[in-house]
Amino acid sequence: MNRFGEMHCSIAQAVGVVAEPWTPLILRDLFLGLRRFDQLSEDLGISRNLLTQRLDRLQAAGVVEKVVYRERPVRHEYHLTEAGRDIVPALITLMAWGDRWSTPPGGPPAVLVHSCGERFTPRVTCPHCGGPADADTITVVSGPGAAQGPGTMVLARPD
Amino acid sequence: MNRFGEMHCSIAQAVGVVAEPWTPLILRDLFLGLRRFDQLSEDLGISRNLLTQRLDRLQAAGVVEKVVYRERPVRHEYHLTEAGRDIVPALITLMAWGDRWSTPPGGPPAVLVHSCGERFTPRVTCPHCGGPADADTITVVSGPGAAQGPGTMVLARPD
DNA sequence: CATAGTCAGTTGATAAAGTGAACCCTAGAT
DNA sequence: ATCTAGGGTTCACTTTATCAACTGACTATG
Repeated sequence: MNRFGEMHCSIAQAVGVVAEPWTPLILRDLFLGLRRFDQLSEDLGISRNLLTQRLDRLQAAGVVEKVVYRERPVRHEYHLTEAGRDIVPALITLMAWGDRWSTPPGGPPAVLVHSCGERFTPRVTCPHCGGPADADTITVVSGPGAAQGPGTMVLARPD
Repeated sequence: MNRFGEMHCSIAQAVGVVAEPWTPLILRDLFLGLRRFDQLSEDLGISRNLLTQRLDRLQAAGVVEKVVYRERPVRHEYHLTEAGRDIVPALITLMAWGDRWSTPPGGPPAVLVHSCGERFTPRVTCPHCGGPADADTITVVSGPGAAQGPGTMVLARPD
């Protein structure tokens, strides 16, 4: 656990796990169906020792599991756990942001299709009213676990 | 622009901008209403030179703008641009994931309230059918800008 | 009017991460 | 017996990050 993991903030918690360099791309590849060390290494161009370390961390965080697919020599596949699959919506929301604000030349490299059959762009909504949840409609208030400390949410006084 | 910014993948693009260490927390604080260098420095405990560098990068990426609030000596406030505000849904989706999978002792430090008046947890949906968008209902297909290269999306053959 | 304090950084020494290439081991294929 | 593949580890080197001190231009206080 790095220093972000110790902060009393859920964003910091999440960031501590999944926002280290390369990690989001590793999760993307696992979601896309890559399973093996060499596939990841080749696709990403990440140095191999760092890939080892990231996969270990992700496993420790419960986001990825190592599945033995052959004994002697021991060989593993890497799969997303339930927590890992649960981060996919956050990942595609980020991807949509990337598409919107820094479209690479030639259009988006990938597009999303929903099980309803349509191409789509993810939308973040409020489950009660179904309306959009964005910077204009969201307020953050301090919760039961609020505390003082580094990186702690300072709920700023309203302007 | 770092090496992620050069990859042909919208996730990598987004990651290149907002997933450097500290950056998501800086964006969180700006969204919460912090404006000034020292406030950010104090709240986060980030080293000041790194904060300077991160703010510069965010500005270069068009996510943050520096607003002069006093000449002589020149003093700035930092605000989210439209692109910056547009990343808030991704940030709170990440926060919800953090809450769900690594709840700190004492409950979540912060809770979200929607303009409809209810507390809520963000939900990522398909704008066509309104159904949930998650690892089970999303498929990724290669788009017009797909290309070969490091970090490039290898659309893996289906299992 | 002198002194202390504030704000937004910059500088520089030290510690931690990341990079790239080479190497290792086991085992099946030629 | 040799070659290739998979899945790492080791090591020398480069890049980032941290921590603390310092600067400069004001502003407020005694």
